[in-house]
Amino acid sequence: MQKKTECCCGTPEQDGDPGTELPESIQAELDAMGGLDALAGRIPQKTKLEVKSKVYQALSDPIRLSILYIIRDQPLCVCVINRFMRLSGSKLSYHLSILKTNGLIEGEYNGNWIIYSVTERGRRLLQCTEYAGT
Amino acid sequence: MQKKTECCCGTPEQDGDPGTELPESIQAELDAMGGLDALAGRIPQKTKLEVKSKVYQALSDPIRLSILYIIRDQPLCVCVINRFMRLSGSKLSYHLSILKTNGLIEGEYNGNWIIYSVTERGRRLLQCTEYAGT
DNA sequence: ATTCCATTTCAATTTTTGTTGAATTAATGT
DNA sequence: ACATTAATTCAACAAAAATTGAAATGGAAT
Repeated sequence: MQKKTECCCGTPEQDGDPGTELPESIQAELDAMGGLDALAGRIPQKTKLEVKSKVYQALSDPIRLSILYIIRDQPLCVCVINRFMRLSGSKLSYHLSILKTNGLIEGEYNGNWIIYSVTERGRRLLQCTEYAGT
Repeated sequence: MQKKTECCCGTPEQDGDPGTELPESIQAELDAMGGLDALAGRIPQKTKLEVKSKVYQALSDPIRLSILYIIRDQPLCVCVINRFMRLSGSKLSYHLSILKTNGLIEGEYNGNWIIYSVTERGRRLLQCTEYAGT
């Protein structure tokens, strides 16, 4: 019987055979950088990935991005922010809390109001946003 | 009767009164940059915001971030990617499609396989990711 | 044409996020 | 203490995203 055709990268869990089907250019590059095992080294550790993904999650909403843009250059209290956003209080609060728990903004009581400002991290990330544009 | 206390920034939809309660430092900055109306100018237009938020949405998942890291330095076919990810085919496909439709990766048939690579945009955004770290 | 394998697509389900309105906490002034 | 305004929290509901397994598609070899 013929050698059974396998996935392009073989089925090592069964027989360790790396397979023969990988396109040469890919195979060459893969070998050059250390084979499959080396791939693992490129991925940040699990907990870091989770933090990163949560930060992106925080940025993944037009309302939250708008808030960041609005208070990017100077801190504002919630009610001024909402002059623009025109949201229900609880809704605005919900989005502010997501930005806050992800370290993109911080709030501080000043008299009766809470003044929110963009953190250093938030500012840097917002700048990256240009690459994500249209 | 006394003048009723209003939101720190007044209730312009009723009477145009800007209010008197805004902390001075905030008020001064707000005036300096053109008042409330100028805030609108800081926010990118709606459609751009939506694109941006979708891109961030695409980055907001550990699985998708892992995929990007794995193929960042050289293109790989789906089955090699999945040597690492260990996902069901449909699940991997789902995540690849999100990365693809948001312009972060692109795939090309090569023989029997599809080779995915990170786009220029994807590469730039992945770099920004450092700011989103631990 | 048929078969084989890699990959995607689809529909049903589960999980996660976002929204709403009422109730609560916080700070200030009387 | 009480009243007032600012802002948050909570629980119920709605909407969007992720997961699953089965079925379909695409390309290459027989």
